Amino acid sequence: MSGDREHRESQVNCGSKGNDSHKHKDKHREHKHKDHKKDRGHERSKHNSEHKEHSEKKHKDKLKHSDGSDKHKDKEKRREDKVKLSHTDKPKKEKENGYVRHSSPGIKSEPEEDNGFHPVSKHKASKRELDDEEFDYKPKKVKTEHDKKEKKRKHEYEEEDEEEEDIKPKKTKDRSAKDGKKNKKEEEEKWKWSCWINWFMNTIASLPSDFSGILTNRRLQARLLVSASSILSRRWEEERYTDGSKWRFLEHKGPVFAPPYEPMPDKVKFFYDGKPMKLSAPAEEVATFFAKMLDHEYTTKDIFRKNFLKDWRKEMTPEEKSKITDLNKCGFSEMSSYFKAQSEARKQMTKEEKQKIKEENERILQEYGFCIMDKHKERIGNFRIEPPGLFRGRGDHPKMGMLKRRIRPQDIIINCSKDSKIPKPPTGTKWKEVRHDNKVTWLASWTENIQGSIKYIMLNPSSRIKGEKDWQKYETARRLKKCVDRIRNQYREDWKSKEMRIRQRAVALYFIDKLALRAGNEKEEGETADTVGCCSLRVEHIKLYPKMDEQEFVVEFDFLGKDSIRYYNKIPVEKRVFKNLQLFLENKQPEDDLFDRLNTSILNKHLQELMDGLTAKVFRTYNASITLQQQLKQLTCGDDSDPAKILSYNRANRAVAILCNHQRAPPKTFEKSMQNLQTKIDDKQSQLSTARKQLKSAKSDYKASHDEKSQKTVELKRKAVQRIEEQLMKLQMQATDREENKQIALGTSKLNYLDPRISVAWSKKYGIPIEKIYNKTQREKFAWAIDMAEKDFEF
DNA sequence: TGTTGCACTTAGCACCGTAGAG
DNA sequence: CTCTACGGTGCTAAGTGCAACA
Repeated sequence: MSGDREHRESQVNCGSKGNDSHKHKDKHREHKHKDHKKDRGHERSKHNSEHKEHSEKKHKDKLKHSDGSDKHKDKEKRREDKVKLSHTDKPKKEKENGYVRHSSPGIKSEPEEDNGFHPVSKHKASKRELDDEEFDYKPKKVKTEHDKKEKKRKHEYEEEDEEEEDIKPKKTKDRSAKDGKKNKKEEEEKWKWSCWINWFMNTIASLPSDFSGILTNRRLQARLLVSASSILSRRWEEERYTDGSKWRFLEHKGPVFAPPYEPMPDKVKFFYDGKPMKLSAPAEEVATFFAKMLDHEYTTKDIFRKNFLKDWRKEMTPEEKSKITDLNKCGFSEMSSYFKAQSEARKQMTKEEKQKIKEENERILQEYGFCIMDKHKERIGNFRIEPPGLFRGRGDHPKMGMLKRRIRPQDIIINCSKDSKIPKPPTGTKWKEVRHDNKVTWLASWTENIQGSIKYIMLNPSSRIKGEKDWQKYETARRLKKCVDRIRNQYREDWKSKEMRIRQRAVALYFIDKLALRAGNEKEEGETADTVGCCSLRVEHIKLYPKMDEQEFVVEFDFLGKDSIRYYNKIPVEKRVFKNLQLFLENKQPEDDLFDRLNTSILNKHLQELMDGLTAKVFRTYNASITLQQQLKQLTCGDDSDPAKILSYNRANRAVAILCNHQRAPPKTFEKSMQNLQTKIDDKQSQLSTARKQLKSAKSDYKASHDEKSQKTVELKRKAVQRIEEQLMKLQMQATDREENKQIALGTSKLNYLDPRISVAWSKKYGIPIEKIYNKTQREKFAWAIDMAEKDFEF
């Protein structure tokens, strides 16, 4: 299994990308925006551009094949892919660290104007070319917003308080947990309360036995609870620190290390050049990493093999090193089959054995999987250190196959509070460092050897610290909603600017807004796969078509984005954008940057001026969430059955996933499972017709006899028909849903881009149990929203 | 003004347990 | 009761963005 999925269309072939040349941002310095010569496309359209942008769209469209028509001559890099998604336009955005502002509940403000589609103004295109001069050039307003000054980001935390403030310390009792309704503030409090009560109970339970003995008296417990709660609740209220600190108290047990290497049994041999050879333990361990991946396709890739051999040799003894020089002569097959047998054996284990393992895991989880942060027991996200192995980058990664070394205690930095119990390193070892930095949220970190980046152990998404951040993120996106029109107007103005850098910035922002592209930070060449985002797009990634089919000014995007997922899309843009793009392309080579006067920091600096806390990412969040909200409004019909409503929800979700280009490899078993489902549907259909017949005959029996028994039969049959109808419909819904979902991944947008309050409100409004749209993990992550949002919540 | 380091979010995939079909 | 498809989960790579530094 394995193997194939990676070749999903997205992959590029290793092409050369190498050309280092880029970076000549400066060289093109001279472009005067004025002369727009170029019009490569012939006809200087005299027509008014009517942009029909978004025309098609509809959550339907999605995938199609790429035709691959003209390729660039440039680097041979060609992607083989075949499939791609063509999105419709629709913007989306994302956000992220936002600082919260008021979370005022309602805020409806704009009705819905923005579904992301910009008005596509009807500006008549008037003149040809960049008619810039026509419009008066305004210095752009930039500064305008008042908001900017009022809130400095430092106050981020204080600001959130607005919401909290009304939460008065409230009455102790947990009573709040019950009686419902209360406004959101109270709801939120309830959430906190349950949290801390939890913590309290846990603490009591963990007290030394002599102490907890005293506490067995329930009355005493209750009293303690009350008085402690009044103290602590105040503290909880203060928890929004204003000095940038993230916590006051942090205690944990440190990470769990990967199990030590267990040498192969002697009977399992490694062969070199056909002859058995005993390897030293370190060399053998690395060999097993390779053996385990043998049937994965990247063990056949040259770079992978080359990197592997190089790193492997570093682990060898001098003798081994001198002997083993050619990977092709290495025989890993015995090792490989040994591992296969082992995993088979694991599957064959008895229930009891499996149960035992499960219990052991649970024990470790209980011991190491939680920490105490500011009086709350919180789940840790990844408390296990990554085991050693071979690095598998995504896409065409230059470092694939390198050895990811084993992490030892002396590589780990522990972070916790001074007054906590410091975690103990395994016997005989020491931590690299123990620090007490409450300006960060991580509990432990280490430096990874492939890219030299730092890895962290942090809390689970259900934790307060992640939840609040998430909430802030959506609040920032909601603030953007309030000023997005102004921002859009501004960047449209900027398309006419006299300065190249302003124009580039404006066009890039337009893409980010309309197409939900990622920002596109610069990456170090040769260190990672060659992928791009908006600001790092190169000339070779877009093609301009003055006219295509019925549409004018079409831009075709074809590039690899994050995780080497291909982004392919053809969209009509406004004439002015088109002309600007032509201008940006002048005198450039395919591997030159499209936006040579722009990078993410310039762009974000600009965005920051437009709205406090605004960055490129916020657009993705904003557009994703607003799209969901609109689609839900549009697709959900109150009279539908529950499965139909859920299908609508999934469709709305899907529209967002398409917007954000969240793809997945079609499940390997897709065709088959689809077929199975179809068989079921057919069966169900015939069942239904049988049931109907039976009902009919029961009815006529009843008519004839009018006895009680036959009446009952009629009822029974009627129910049966109804039940089967429902089942059938459910199956059909399922089939549709699955088909539409073939290569779209809904999870990412659901988890990261869609304000959960929209979903919660929807589920309340239509009486769909929240469990139908969020599984347990998701409900935990979104607990804040589930408590907070009512059915009238508006993003 | 560009570069680097750091912290934190976002991403797809592999694996595994289990519910439901047979 | 066994098999298998599916969803959930864990894992960890790959982004973003800020700030310190050069």
